[in-house]
Amino acid sequence: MTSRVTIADVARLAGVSAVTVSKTLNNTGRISDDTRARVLRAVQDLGYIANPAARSLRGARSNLIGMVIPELMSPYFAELARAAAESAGEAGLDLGVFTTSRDPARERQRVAALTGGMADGVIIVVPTDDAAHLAILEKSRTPIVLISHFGAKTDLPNVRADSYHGACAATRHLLGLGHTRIGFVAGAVESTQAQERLRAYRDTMRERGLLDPELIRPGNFTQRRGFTATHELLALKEAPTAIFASSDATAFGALDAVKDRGLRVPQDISVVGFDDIATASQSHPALTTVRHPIRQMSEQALNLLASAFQGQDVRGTQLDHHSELVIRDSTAPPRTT
Amino acid sequence: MTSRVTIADVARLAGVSAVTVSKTLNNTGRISDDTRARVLRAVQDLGYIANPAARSLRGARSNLIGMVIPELMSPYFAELARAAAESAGEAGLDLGVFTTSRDPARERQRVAALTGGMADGVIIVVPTDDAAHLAILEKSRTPIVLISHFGAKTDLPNVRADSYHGACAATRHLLGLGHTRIGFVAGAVESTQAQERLRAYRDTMRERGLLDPELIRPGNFTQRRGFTATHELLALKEAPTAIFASSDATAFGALDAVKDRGLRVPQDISVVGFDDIATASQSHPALTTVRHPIRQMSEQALNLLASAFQGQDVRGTQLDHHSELVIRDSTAPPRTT
DNA sequence: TTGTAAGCGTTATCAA
DNA sequence: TTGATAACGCTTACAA
Repeated sequence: MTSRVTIADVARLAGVSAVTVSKTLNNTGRISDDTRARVLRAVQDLGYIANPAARSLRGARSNLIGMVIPELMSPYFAELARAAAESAGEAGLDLGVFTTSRDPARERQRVAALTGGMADGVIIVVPTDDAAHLAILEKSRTPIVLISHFGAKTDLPNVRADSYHGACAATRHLLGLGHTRIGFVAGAVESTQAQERLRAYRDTMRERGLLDPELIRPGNFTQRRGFTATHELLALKEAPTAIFASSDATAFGALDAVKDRGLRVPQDISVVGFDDIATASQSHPALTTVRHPIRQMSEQALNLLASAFQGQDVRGTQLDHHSELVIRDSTAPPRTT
Repeated sequence: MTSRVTIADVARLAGVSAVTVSKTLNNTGRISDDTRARVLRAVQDLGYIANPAARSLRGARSNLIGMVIPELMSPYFAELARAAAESAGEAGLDLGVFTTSRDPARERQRVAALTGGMADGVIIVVPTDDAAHLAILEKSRTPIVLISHFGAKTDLPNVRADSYHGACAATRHLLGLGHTRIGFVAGAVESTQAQERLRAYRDTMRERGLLDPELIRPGNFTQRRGFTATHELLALKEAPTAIFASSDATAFGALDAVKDRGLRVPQDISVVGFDDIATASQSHPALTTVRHPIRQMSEQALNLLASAFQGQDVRGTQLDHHSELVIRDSTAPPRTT
């Protein structure tokens, strides 16, 4: 509990002024080798660390990027945070991650603190869809980038990926393999992404005249529901030969259920997931799934921030990505009876 | 891109002094209702947010707890961060999470920034085991709590859980069920936790005279390795009737491998994991595993910080937890031949 | 009830 | 090459 070591302490010990210490540490201005050495030693001895608050107050960069994100337990968000931390690190920036638990008030408060001088830039993942709030954010002096904002129109730069195209591709993949009875396990009803996935499946199936409401089961993104829904589906008189699950977790549940019935994936039943979480490639068989270009999105968000730092006007930037099908080992042509 | 709104702007608009604004906002001193109303309106109109840097510099609380953690991809760390964020939220504090990617230099730098005024308290998860560095941290004016520090002796409060007891309990559980041939899939060799798990298994098996080196397979915590190692184990002439995996991911691989051989869990083969990640209860069968009291540990870390805020001396506090066996559906008595 | 003055630790500017 | 000074935005003590 020593009281804080300040630049004045260092200056005193080194026998110079505070300004000289500052210059030495920031490599600004000319400093004699001798002085530099004395200062550096004093810094060492005292374990001096510049007070970031004072620095930031003085207008200096904090080198901190704040990421405000709903939660970290879902692999999707965790991966987003990891990728952003990596991109930030490469740019010599720190990334601080703040979770909101989807509480709009908390989100507002944290964004305010971050934009209020604590951070050089802020990334908001799935921001609360509140036009009034977004209008305030647009006026922020600190650059803000949105990730996965699908709501009200805003000038804030936005990076996002849709679920529709990937889900279409997955359905077509199954169709192309020869499947005609394809079961679908939906995601949580309130999720716009889940709705898009279902819409894509519906559109694609209807296009081929293969849409059968019986094959669509409600779900909630969980593994447990994937298990039960798949059991329901496979118990049908005209059972499907493939299952498209709205999330990888749900697909894992489907995998479990298929095996539970003594069937094999993909020989007897094909399974497709959505998200491409880290464990998707590690299951047996490895899961065919749909992936959002998470790394790329994080990178672009960081790049957008970097551009803003350099004074570029990034308002109105909208970077849209498609989700992409990742074919692994859980899909194959249907068993020829 | 409006330039920053300061307390002076608010004061001007409200027709009062900056001090009055400050007092109003912080509920300190007496302010007439009329003035208060005018100030609040001005704050609203201007969208004023106090600059946290200036606040912090002035010595005020930042209400921010910093958590420095190796990474967020592993469910264990993600859960730790989530639990801490929750505990912090309940205490009216924000939690900022900073990942180090296990880079000691990065860790030092981030801790320095955090303790240097940015945060009111810092939690370091699995700190770099460097006595010199820890000695510096001990002098920090900002309270620091360690989670899962197993290295050099330090005065810093430390909350941790061992793997040994839980692993012993798991092995005994299997033994108690009647298993005598128990396979073990190890974790990454460099992990001290993995070493403890293996040691526990060894000690317990040896105690019963059932230790057989052939049953111990190297691993790396991955699902993939759990799959291959289990195949190796089950191909043995005297195959085990139970598998103890050093992580849940590895256990999932084991589950896959058992099913891959046309066997059932737990009827034919029992499987035990370690960690109790969120998906452990969602697999089929639900996984018997060993859990660290993560929530409790995060809570205690926050409490320790809170105590330190109140001036209590928490130096030397060491909170040790045992890991605990969670029995689910992946274990049963061995098939009676 | 309100305001004046001082200072938190740092750095940019300018003078020496 | 070095240092004195001012300023960043805020809050606490003290005075009015």
